Amino acid sequence: MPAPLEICLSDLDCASSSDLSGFLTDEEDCARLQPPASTSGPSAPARRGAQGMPSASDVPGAQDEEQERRRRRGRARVRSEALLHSLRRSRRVKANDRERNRMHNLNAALDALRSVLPSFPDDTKLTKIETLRFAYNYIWALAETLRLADQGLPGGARPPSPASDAESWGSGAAASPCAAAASPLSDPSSPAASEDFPYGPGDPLFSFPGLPKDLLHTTPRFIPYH
DNA sequence: TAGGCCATCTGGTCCT
DNA sequence: AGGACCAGATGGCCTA
Repeated sequence: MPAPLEICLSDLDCASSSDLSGFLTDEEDCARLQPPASTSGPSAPARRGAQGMPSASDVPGAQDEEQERRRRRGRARVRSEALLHSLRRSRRVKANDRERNRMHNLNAALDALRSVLPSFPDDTKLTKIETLRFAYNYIWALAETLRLADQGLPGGARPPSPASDAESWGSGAAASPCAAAASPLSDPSSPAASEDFPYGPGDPLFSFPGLPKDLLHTTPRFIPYH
């Protein structure tokens, strides 16, 4: 999705310091440089010339030099401000670019995570937060499965496989992937479910394929909503 | 139309 | 100084 600002931002970005001369000689900028009441400029000496030789009393050279100095200072100020603005602009644009890239990488990592999680029949794409919660719960389930297998309890031999078990996962959780993702994790001391978090171990959403039934009676920890 | 989700921009802060 | 990270703001898109 192209950002509306992108065009003008990249235009500004193109205004490198080397381009500033054109930027600064813009008629508007030059106009701003002129003192409001001033009639100075290239035509001023010509007019004086038409009036004849200046007298010593009106110090014409000094006034002109002062005006010229002021003009130069004004131009220099505008030039440095524009340079500063351009530098800031170009750094901002670069930073935006990096940030965009960073978020794309983050999204790619999330996609990779989604790809190893059991998916649902309707190909519902988990949201970011769902993906993270689901992954958390999934890891918990796998770990519990291994733990029970180590204890020689029945049903602990086959951890759920993301690809092959997608259907059976879906059968329990398709109604609400979000709910499944939001389901509880292990903290033996914590309550199975809270008012905020209704998905307890007895909930069908909590039944992982291959997960020992014993696990359904453990007391999981919930990932809190914020 | 309201609410959720998302992408992007932005300025601040911390780190190298 | 420049890059990474973060959180807030904003606007677009989609769905109930």
